[in-house]
Amino acid sequence: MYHRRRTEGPVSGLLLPAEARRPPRGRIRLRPGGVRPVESLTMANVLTPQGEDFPRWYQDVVAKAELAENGPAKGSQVIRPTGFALWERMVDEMDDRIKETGTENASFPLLIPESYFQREAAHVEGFAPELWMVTHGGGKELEEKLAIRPTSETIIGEYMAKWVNSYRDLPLLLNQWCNVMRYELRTRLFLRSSEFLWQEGHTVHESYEDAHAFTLRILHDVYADFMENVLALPVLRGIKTEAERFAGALNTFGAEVLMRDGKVLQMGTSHELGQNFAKAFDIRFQGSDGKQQLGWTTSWGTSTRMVGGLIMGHGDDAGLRVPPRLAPVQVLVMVVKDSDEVQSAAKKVYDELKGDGLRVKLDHRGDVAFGRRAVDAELKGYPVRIEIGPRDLKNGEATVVSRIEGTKQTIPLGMLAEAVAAALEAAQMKLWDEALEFRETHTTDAATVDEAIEAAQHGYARLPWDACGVEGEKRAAGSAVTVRVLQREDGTVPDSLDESGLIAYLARSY
RNA sequence: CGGGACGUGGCGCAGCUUGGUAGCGCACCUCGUUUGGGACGAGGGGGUCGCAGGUUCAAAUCCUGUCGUCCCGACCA
Repeated sequence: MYHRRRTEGPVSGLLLPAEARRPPRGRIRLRPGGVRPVESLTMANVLTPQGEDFPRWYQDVVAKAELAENGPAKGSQVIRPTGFALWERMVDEMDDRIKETGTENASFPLLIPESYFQREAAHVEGFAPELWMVTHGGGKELEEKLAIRPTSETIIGEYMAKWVNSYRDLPLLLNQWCNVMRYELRTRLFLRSSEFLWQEGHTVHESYEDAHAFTLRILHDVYADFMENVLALPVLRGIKTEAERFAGALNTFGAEVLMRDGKVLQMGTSHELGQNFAKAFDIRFQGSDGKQQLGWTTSWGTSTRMVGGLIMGHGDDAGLRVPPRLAPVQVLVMVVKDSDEVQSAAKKVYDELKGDGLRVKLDHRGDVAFGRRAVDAELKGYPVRIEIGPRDLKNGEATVVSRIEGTKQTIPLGMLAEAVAAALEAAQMKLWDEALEFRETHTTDAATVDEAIEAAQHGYARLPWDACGVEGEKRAAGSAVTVRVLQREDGTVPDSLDESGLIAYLARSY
């Protein structure tokens, strides 16, 4: 059962290469007083507290952690190095998983002839309001307008038709990492911007069954696996109602994640497109029986929106909390005082941990006060920080601070590697456990649409689909509550909306 | 696109009611002292007040328009 996958797996396997996973050479000895909480972790007071104003908190984090800012054109965004590093790590992890399914990367044009969109009726209708259109080139008006891709089903469909001739060419599994543009009225950094970065997969299969299975494989093995095991965010998977379905699709499946303010973010979608696009673009092949048949296509995507999900899914009043498996910087080695002795000891620790395969950053700045650097490290959410100062060195130790557990402990220099590995594992677990518990305590069973609307003010409301229906869905929408997905009673993902006894998850969403 | 709020050095704001040519905190630069939770002192640089019109001897201030941002809704990754 895919949906039962958890983070309980071999965490250290991902954090350290096998060779570095040696057994501890001795017990990690704590100093008298042992592990102590860091009182000031949330005392920095640089952010609006989440409880006071969550949207404001979000903007504060994005700005103060130097993740992104607005671009000059409405709805455009500039992703700064600290923010982009998070996205790059997502790309790395996702790309591995995508390739694991046999999918290959390719690149298709940004500009798509307007006529391509018109070939699939539902698709053109769905995307028309969001299209950016290029009307001029070289100072002249174009004979045919060119749409800036909002998604690439149409242009990729055109080429898939060209490349697929025989059942032996199938399945054709393509993916591209690119930017897309959608005209948006209301924008928010990472969550909704006119231009964003994403990954879009497009495949052709021989049969409905193959296409259907692949759509779900992406949902489970790529999207949910990444989000749960790397991002440490529990994913609600299910099928979308007709109202939430992708324009032109037979069925849409969603990967939804609950944010700390009780609203839900759609972090990934996987669509089975049936033969709709195959018809529109003439994606046809000769079967083993010698007959011409239409292909079955799928498409699926995840975007820089996931960065927003990471921020709102784990962040606290001190800033970002980045799960170690994702973290571009897993360990920050911090010089407490600028002296030759301290600098060389810190550099040594840095080299050692780096040699162990960890992603490490050295903060050797001697001209910025300690407090400022500590606050900055917390804003950026580095999971573990090692402070090295004269006092530590006198005792042959260093101070290990866990951003996520909110603790400080002194560790003998010789045992740092083990202590850091343990702290990273614990941090990954803790984020997962907290997020899972949060979801459990923010999911309420409801018997009627009214109850569900009420319960959805702070998380998910579970309601039998029979008790909701399209009418209930419409009514809930009036209160800004939508049906996120439908699941079977046992929590698995339905094959279609026709199944009976489905459970609806309602929530407010981004 | 509707409803509300707001645009003044990089950031946060005051000044606008009652027009007279711009100020505060943080950040930045220099020097010195500092560095175990947002250091201190002294000196210094930076803004045609979102933009465009209009009223006026004179506009950050009054009027009109426009662009942008934020919040709430409708539309969406």
